Amino acid sequence: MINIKEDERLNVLNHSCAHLLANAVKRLYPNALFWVGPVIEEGFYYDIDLGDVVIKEEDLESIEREMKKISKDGKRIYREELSRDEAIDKFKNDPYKLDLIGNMEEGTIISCYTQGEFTDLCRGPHVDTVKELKYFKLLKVSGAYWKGDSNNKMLQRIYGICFDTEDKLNNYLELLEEAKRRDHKKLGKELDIFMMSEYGPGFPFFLPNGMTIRNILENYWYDEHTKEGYSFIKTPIMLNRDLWEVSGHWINYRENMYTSEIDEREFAIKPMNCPGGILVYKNSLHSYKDLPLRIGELGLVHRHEASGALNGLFRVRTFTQDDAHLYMTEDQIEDEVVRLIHFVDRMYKVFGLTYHIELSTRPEEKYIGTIESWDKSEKALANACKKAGKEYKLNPGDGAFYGPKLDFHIRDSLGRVWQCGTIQLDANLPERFDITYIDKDGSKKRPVMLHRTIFGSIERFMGILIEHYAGAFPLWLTPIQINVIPVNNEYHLEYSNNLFSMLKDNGLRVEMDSREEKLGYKMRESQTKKIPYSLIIGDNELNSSTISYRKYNSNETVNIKIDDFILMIKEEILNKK
RNA sequence: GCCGAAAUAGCUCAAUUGGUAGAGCAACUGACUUGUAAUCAGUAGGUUACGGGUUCGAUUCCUGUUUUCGGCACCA
Repeated sequence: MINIKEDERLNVLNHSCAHLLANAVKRLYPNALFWVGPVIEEGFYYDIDLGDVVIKEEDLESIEREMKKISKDGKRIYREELSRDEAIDKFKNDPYKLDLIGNMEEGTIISCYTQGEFTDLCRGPHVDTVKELKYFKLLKVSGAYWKGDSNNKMLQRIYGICFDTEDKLNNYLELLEEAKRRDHKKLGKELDIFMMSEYGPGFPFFLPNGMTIRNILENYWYDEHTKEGYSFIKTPIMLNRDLWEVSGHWINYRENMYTSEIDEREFAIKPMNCPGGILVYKNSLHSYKDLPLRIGELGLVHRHEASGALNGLFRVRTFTQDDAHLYMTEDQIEDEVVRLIHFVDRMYKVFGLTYHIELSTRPEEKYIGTIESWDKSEKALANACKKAGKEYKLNPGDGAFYGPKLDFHIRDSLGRVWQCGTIQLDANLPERFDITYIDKDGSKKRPVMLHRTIFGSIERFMGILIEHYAGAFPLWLTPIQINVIPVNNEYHLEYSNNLFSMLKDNGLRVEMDSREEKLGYKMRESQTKKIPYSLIIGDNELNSSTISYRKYNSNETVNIKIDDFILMIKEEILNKK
C-alpha cells in the first residue's frame, strides 16, 4: 500500500487538498469551524465543527464538486507570516484556531495560507496554485473526538486522498476495491469459514472449513514449538478474584473482565493467560539448570471490548492467544530473544508474510522498576535485533508499564500492516507472584519473565490469512484440497469412487462431486470454492488409469498418473506451498 | 462507549409519493447423461431484525432496543 506521508510531493499535495476541502466546506456550510487537517499515510482528513449540521456520506459528492470548481478557478496560494498577537487578532472569532495558537510558544512566527477568499492557519508548505489539485477523492466521513480525547466533543472528520496523476488515483481506488473483495467477513461467509450470531456479539462461531484451517494452524504451532524446546500447558479460563488481585488485573483491567459468582465467591474469566501460567511455574521448584524455561499455551481469553470496536475476526471478545511464558536469568535475555526473532521469522515466512520490528521503550511516567533495569532490558532487546540481523524502528515511550517490548508488524499481500507477534519483558508479575529459581549457590533468585506471541491471536491471524490469500489458501491449509469430478456418473463413478478412497487413505482432504450436473456446472463451483485441485475423471482417464487435474485459477488441464499425482500433492503439502 | 449508515427468502439484491413483498442463485421434485465457470421445467421458501406509536392501511413515516458496517476512542 502507499504511504502518502513518505512522498514529499504527495505529502504537499494532500496537505493542500485538505485546505481545498475546508475551502469547499466553508462555502457550502458557512458556519463551519475547522480544527486540524493533517496528512496521514493514506491521504488526509479535516476535523470540522458544524454545530448541529451533519455531513452525510451522500454530501461528499457535492463537496467534491465544489472542490473541483475551486480548483478550476485556479487561485494562487500565498503565504503570510504573522506574529502571535497578529494571529490572535486575525482568528479572534475562531476558538479552534485560538486554541492552536495558544499552544504555540511565545515568539513563534505563525504562517497562514490563503487561496481566494479562504485563509487557514498552517505551517505549510503548499502547492503554488489550487490548479495543481486535480486527482483527488473524498473517501468517508465520520465522527472524531476533538484532540482525540473521548471526554471531548465529537467533531466531524472527512477523509480524502490526492494524487499527482489520474492513474495513481485510479490504482488506489482499485486497491480499495480489491481489499473489499478480500474482506475476511465476506470471504468467511462465502467459504463457510466462520459465522457470527446476534446472540453473541464478538463471539465468532467456527464452521467445519474454519476448524480445518484452525486445527492445521494449531498443529503447526505445536510442532514448531516442540522443536524449539517448549512444553505446553492449558490453564482454566475462570479463576477466582484473589488471583486477579495479586496479578493487578482486578484494579487495572476490571472493566474488560467478565465475572461470575460461584458458591458465593467472585470469579473472573481470564483476559490474559499469564497469572494462570505463573501458578504452573510456582507448582514446582526450578533450578538455574532448567532455564530458560519455555512454556506455551494456546490460551482462550475473553475481554469485554467496546461494542464499536468489534470487527469480524480482527477484533473479538473471545480469542485464543498463541501465548508462551519464558523464564530466564537476565544474562539469558539477549540470546533467547535472538532465538525468538529467528523463530518468528521462520513462522511468518511460511505464509509469505514480511514484517518489520518495533521496539517500544519505557513510558514517560507510570512505569515500575528502576531506570537502570529498563535501560538494561531495552538494550538487551535492541542488541538481540542487531544480533539477529534485523532492523527495528524505535517507538519511544510506548512500552507497557511493566517492561519494554518488540512488536512484529506483518505486511500482507496487499501491503497492509498488522500488529501480530510481540515479545514483552515483564518486571511486574515475577515480583507480584514472588516467583523464584534456585541458583548455583543454593539461594533463591528472581527470574526474568518474558511473554510472547507469534500469531497474536489465532482468530485475528486467520482473518489476516483469509485476506492475504484472498480466500485461496495454499494446499497445506485449505479445507478441501481436491475435488473429484466424474464426467458421467454412469461410466465414471466407480473409477472416481476408487480414486476418492485412495486419496482419502493417503490422508488428503478430498471431496467428490457426483451430482447429476454438467461438468461445466461442477467446475464452476469447484473454482468459486477455490479448491486447489479439481480432478476431471472421464473416458480418457479411465482408459489410461490416470487423472486430469486443473489447478485453481488456471485454464490448463494436466493429465498424470495417479501415483505421480499423489506424490506431487504430498510434496506440495510438505513444502507448505 | 461516541458519530454516521444499514438490517427484506439460506445467499446477493428489487419493491413509484404509505396500498398489503419480488427476482436471480441455492434447496427440493422431475426430465436431460453430460469433457473444463451456470441444461430445462416445476415446487416450496417471508410476523420485511425485535418492540411500541401515527394511519382506514406501514417494508416504507416516528420512536425504543438489538445486531452489523465505516470511522473515533480503545486494542491481540
